[in-house]
Amino acid sequence: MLQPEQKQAARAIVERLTEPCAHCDARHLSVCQAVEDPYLEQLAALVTTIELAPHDTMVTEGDPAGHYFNITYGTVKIYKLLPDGRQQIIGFSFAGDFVGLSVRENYAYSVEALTPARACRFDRKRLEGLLTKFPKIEHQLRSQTSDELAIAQDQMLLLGRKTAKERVASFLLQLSHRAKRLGQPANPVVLTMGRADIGDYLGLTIETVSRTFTKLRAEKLIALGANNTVHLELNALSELSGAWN
Amino acid sequence: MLQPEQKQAARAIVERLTEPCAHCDARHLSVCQAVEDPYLEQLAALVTTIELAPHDTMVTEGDPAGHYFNITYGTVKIYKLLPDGRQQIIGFSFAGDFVGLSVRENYAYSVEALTPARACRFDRKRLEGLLTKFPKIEHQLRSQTSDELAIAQDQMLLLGRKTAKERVASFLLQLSHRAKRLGQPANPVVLTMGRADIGDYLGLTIETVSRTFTKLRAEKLIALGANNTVHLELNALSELSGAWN
DNA sequence: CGACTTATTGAAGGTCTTCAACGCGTGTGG
DNA sequence: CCACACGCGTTGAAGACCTTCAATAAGTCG
Repeated sequence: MLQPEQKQAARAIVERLTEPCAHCDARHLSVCQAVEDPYLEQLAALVTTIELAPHDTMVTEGDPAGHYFNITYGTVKIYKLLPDGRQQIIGFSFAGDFVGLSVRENYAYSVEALTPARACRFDRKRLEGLLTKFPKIEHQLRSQTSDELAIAQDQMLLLGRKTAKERVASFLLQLSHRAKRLGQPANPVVLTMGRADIGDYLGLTIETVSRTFTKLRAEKLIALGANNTVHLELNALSELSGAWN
Repeated sequence: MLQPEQKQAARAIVERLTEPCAHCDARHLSVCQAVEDPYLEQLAALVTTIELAPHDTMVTEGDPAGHYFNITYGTVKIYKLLPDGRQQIIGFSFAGDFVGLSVRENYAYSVEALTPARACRFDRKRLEGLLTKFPKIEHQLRSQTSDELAIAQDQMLLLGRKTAKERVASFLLQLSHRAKRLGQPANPVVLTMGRADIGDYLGLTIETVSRTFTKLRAEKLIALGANNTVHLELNALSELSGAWN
């Protein structure tokens, strides 16, 4: 027979299935915060939850853009390819991040899971239909898009003008800031992506990333721990990264 | 006494001053197309026209973001600086382009005129106030922001993974496409910015840009004409640029 | 015309890349 | 249980591309 805690857990699972949004862990982080509880069911009606294993593809560049996604667990990479296979990672997305914000007819990038991951999938057409009813969502989408634009612009500065050391320092600080924003500890950060993906994000090769980590460790700006944990010397890294202060 | 054409010109000027938006050359290109004629005056009420000479600063990174701008004439550059003076140009804006789309409290970049330029300046707070009345504008702003995001992502691919030659080829094609979109000839493009700014846009130095132009000319992919005009071998450049087709 | 800015070209140098080898941890099958 | 393969990260050596430093040429404007 079920123990009380088990009963509770079972009920929670059922509720998640029937009212997924009301219990969404990522809700306060995302567009969905624009919708008040009583209207959540309208949002829930056009949501599917999807599960991804590492290397699973969520979105393929060039395909018709039929869905928006809200990552609720794990890490995914958003990337573009050149015809000869060179890859540029546009960004990593974690729980709470919205993916697929384009207004265009086709996706301009591919999205792939790096870790086991979960996401809410919104039908784009139907979500667009809700916008007149919930203008707050449109505003939320714009706000989100605008934030992403600002991040992209920072990354352009990084890719165009920073040295390898500055790039890696900036990257580690990004992870730290993101963790803090999500209410997690800012300091030991966990690398949920490999060296290859860090390289493709920073416009460097695997080897340069590795060498740069080694140098930063030698200078005691970082310490590599177990399980891809990295302890950061936040102030020194911030100085290095070219932050304005 | 005034000739008929002069009279007509004078009347046009007066109308421009009293109903700036109705006669805006850039209107069909910008957010303003979301507002129907009868409501234009509400938009016009919060607009100021500003004139800029080359090197005039329109926006300074870090300043409170009080205005949106719509370029109606000339070329401006949008850029970010590192503390030591390294510069990354985020983009060039021409007639019809909207500048300052951020949702944040402070500008994340500076904007400076490269040529004599003109712009419509919108009070941000007051424009935001109109959004509930004209939800179309909010949508238009989101759409515009989303387009800029897609452009920024393309540029990240360029900065992170393309060679100097590919970067310059991509840049020239950008200019060509933009000209076509504005209904101007796609082929001989005019460079309204200097080598230094092209370099700061492409993540290269002046010298590399110059050398790359020379190489492209030697390979007959471009021909440099008078007045900063460049004739393009569109197909060959497109091949070179890493475009997908 | 002469001073200034901007573009081009050359030579040397540096940072990052490429190619290659090695170490480490994990998982699987004999 | 161990051997071995495989993926991933690290390190070394050589090389390439772009940068830096420097000089010259071309264009602009008073």
